[in-house]
Amino acid sequence: MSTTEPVATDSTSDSTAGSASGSKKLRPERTNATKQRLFEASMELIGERGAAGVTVDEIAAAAGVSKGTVYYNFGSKSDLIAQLLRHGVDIMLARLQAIEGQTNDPLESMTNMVDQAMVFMDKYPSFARLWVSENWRMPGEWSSVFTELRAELLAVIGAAVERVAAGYQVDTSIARGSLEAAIFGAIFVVGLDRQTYNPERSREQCVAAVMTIMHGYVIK
Amino acid sequence: MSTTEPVATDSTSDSTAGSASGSKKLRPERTNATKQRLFEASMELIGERGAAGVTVDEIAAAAGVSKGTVYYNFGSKSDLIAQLLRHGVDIMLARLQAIEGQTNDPLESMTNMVDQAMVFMDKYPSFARLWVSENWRMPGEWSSVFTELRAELLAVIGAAVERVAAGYQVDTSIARGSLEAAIFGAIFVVGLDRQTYNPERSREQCVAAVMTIMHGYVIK
DNA sequence: CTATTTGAACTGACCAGTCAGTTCAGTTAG
DNA sequence: CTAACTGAACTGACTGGTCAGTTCAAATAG
Repeated sequence: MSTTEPVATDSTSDSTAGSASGSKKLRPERTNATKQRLFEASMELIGERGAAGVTVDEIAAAAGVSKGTVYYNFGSKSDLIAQLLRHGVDIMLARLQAIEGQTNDPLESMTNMVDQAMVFMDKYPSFARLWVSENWRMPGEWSSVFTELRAELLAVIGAAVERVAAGYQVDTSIARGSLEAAIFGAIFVVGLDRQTYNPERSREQCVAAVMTIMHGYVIK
Repeated sequence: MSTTEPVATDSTSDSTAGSASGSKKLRPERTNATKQRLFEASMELIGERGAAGVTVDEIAAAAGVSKGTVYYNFGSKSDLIAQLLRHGVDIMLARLQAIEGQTNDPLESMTNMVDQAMVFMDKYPSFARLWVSENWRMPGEWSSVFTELRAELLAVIGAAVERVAAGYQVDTSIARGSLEAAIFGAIFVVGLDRQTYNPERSREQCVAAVMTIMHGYVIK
């Protein structure tokens, strides 16, 4: 009965060095490390096979943790996924916002953002898959989460487009919202296609294709 | 071992209902009608809740048919979905190909195609959801199906882009493949966003936003 | 007569969520 | 210094339920 293995908790807890801990209350090292590993494991699995196609047991096993731990750290599978989405968007937002104000040229700034989005998709290949497979389900389990996160992402893109519109003469007959959606869609689909079907395509090439939208928006 | 051999619909499924013209093998009306209803029911349900989130019993009930009938007409749930994807793409392809040669102006032709894609998404709102939620899964249950269908759709878009490139001066530094993916992605995401989050957006507005890509491709 | 459909029973696998028990890094008490 | 204690973190067997796929005898349509 008591043959429970030492489990190699190992205390090799990465020190969360410098990682900007959120506004959360200070939590024990172990828990954060565990959550982190659960995020990584579930991102990978869910990105590949979809939220419904992955079991909590698999996630736990991949994270080197027991099933109970998943339910200790998250209330439910659904909760885990909601937090996973939030986690990924937070990372992406941080990267995009770091670009703002790096350059004075709005178009160059935009290019850098699209490029950064591609870099993000290289680093977290599964996030975009999770995003596109669960978004647009109505009414979906995470509708409210998506509505919120989508607004946050579009706000950043929207601000960048706004700066372009302020600095250049643009085609005012194009609706801003639809344009943002088009950019967003092009980024995700071009990125996913590169990952899945055309890994030989270079990042610059993909960025250039997406930026074609902005070149069409600006009146030359 | 099944007692009654399920009808191997094979690759050529007569998708258009109503015309009794020359089906090679004699197939009673009933079968086609049943298949049609199963397609409609499963498109609806799977589009909303995902392939894994819908049960065969539900599909059968929604189609007003028994579970046994599903397995008589299709060998498995997986098979049903594969044929469903093929069915949807066939419809979309037919609509897009009907545009080709309608106009002499390649850009106008392109606009009409994008518009037609939006009309298609209005009529079959669930198809795009199914497409984006199951595509890009590697290795997925329907990888080979997607590879094939994707190539067929991209061929049509590619031909349209080719005609633009032949009729106008275009930015040759843009890779054709990435550009096609960007167009494809913009269409799907703009369309889905309209359905799901912004139903007030007009179709023209959405088409115009997508066409911004082409305006950026053409050198003015 | 044959192809198709029905409906219900059945199997075997799979799975989300629970809970009583275990571990262990501290903390306090002697 | 060390023994007792604490409680957060973790464990994994177990439960109650679901579902894909099978089978088949009987009904129905062409």
